[in-house]
Amino acid sequence: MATDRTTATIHDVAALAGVSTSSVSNVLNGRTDKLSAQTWSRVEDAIRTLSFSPNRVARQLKTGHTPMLGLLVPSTANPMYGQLALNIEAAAQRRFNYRLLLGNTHRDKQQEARMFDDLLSFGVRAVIVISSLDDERHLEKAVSRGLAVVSYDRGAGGDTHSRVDHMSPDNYQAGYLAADHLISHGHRQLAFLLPHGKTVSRGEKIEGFRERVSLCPGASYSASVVEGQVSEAFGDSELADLGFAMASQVAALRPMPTGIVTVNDMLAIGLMSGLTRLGLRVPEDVSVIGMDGLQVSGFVNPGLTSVAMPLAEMADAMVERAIQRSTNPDLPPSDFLFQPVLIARQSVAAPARARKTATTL
Amino acid sequence: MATDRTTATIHDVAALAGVSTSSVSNVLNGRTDKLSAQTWSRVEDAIRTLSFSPNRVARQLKTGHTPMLGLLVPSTANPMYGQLALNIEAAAQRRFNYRLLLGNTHRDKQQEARMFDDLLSFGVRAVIVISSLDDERHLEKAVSRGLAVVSYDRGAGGDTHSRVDHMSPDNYQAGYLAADHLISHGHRQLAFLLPHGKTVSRGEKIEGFRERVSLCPGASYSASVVEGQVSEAFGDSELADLGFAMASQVAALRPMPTGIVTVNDMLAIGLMSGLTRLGLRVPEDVSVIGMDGLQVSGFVNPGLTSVAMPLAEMADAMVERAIQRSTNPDLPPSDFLFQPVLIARQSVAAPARARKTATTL
DNA sequence: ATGAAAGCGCTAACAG
DNA sequence: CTGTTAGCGCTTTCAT
Repeated sequence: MATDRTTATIHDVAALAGVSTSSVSNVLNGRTDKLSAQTWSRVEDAIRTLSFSPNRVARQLKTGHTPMLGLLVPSTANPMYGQLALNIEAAAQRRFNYRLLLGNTHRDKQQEARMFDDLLSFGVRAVIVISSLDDERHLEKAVSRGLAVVSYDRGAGGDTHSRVDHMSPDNYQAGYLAADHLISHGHRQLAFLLPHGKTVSRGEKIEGFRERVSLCPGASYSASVVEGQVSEAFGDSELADLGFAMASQVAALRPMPTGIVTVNDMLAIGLMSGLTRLGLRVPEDVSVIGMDGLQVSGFVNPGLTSVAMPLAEMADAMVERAIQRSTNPDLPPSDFLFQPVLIARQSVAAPARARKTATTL
Repeated sequence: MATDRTTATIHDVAALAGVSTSSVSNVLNGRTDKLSAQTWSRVEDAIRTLSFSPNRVARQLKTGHTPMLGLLVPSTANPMYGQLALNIEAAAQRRFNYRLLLGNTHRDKQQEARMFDDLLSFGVRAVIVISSLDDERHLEKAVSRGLAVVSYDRGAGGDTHSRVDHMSPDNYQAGYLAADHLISHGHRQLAFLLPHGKTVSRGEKIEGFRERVSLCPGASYSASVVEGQVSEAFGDSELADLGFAMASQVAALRPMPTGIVTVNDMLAIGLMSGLTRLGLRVPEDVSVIGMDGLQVSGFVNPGLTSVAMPLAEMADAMVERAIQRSTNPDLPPSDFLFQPVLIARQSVAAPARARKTATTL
């Protein structure tokens, strides 16, 4: 039961096996050609009896590598990023035996920069960042300092000099699909909801949404973009609260929209709750569609129709890319787009046109 | 724009400032008494102009310390652990400037053990574990190897030899509160729902639940404990699915319970959804109460009544304890219990007794 | 007040 | 095939 503070080192193993430390090192690194089968197993035995495990810190100091991947998300309290973190951790672990260093940034550029500093000082060389802030200069700076950066949730935005990899769901397509779903259910008064502060991904979603609406002939269409006014008060951890609060903003719109797209599921979930509180029924009075495809969205009432992002695939691709690039910084930067898929549930139905205008007057 | 692969070292700083490396080191470590104000500022200047940042790996190799905290959760896809991770990361960062190494264990002892190995090999000396597995021997082993272990979600269980700290919401109290809430609303047929596989915390919750029920006089009470039968298929990432699936198990119970307590919120959310699908109304036909106090629970329909755990406080306490103990392993192990609080929402109402038995026959 | 020197545990030439 | 050796970048006695 005594705490044995001292762990065995490569020297202990070498001594016990009666070989030099380099031979032990060679065993550790699987260089089968450098040892006779004899010595090899002697070393292995010694390793086992001492239950020796190499000190990664020492190894890292020497090699400059460490099997660790940074992950920066706005907030793990948003289930979207919780799921993402799970998938990324699994991919890193399973495929590369990498561990995850996690940071919550709240989309704050300062925090992101601080985290980059720390990652670098820990010797971490690969990081996946979900920020989608307009300005990616701090990412480029991190690249200059030796980090392999994979940016999630935004395209490169035509920046051909970028040395960060971009992997993202096709946000434009997501916006398009959402609008399309509503329109094909007969909705003509649409709205798009987002928190205060436009990120790149939000902009892309809005574009797709608008594009689909603009394809509709006639002046009977309306499509408003509603930005949360309560700015500071709500961050990525309180999106549902924000959605709830925004219900009254929505209800005050004229013409009152019959179909609403939100930039993400938590916002939609909060919105539905707020709408219900206001006496509006979903989907009878107003249809709602979210984006993310959260697990929990299938279990709220009514089930939330949502544009789902292919999480597992993306996680795999991002991890692979980040780690590859950290090994080989000269890879040409990539710009991948993954296709989202609409999951239809109960929160969208055909609008009840006549009644709507009648009652709201 | 060139990638400057080489970062400044303490030698570069020393050279530029015209001092020895030890002086630079002394500046880095704030030993103001060891330098003249003169030299001090010369060194500081050099540090600034080289934008030098000390290599933590080298430092760690020397000192054996690294500002990193391990966190092992069942799955960050469960918002409970997403929120926990957020709070823990914030506390570690804010109060100690520590970073977080995250691992998802799926309550698998092998995974936990592997993670301990890795933490140790990375030189991490403090870890917070949410596992609440019956058997904590692997935790004690980790302690022996030099890890400061804080276990979440279970008491020490009377093990006086334990050298791991235990911090937990008062699960017994949580179970008690939940049953009490139902009973005081007039419910007499109660059930407690949990996934397959009893963890310590689940057992504690059940005990509290049972205790409160046993306080009721008369034979008119029934209290069943329903364990998910679908075992393997559902993990901590799919609790809502499990709850959904368990709705039929619940509906088949005779007498059919009018009030149901679930071991956590995601299970309750799934259950309510499944119940609704079965044509049962919550809370008119059956009341549901969860445990966790997730943010999203306030936004499902009906709002989920839940026993909330004091996340932020606990996160603070756990981080503090873990880091303190990693510095001073001889601290007597603690066993803290935090008090949960019931948040009443719409998922609990008085039972409609007569109707119930009539219709289900 | 400042510097020289010895390592922390490992890897990787380079010799033998 | 196997051993010797020189560091990786930092901290820390111990002299000066």
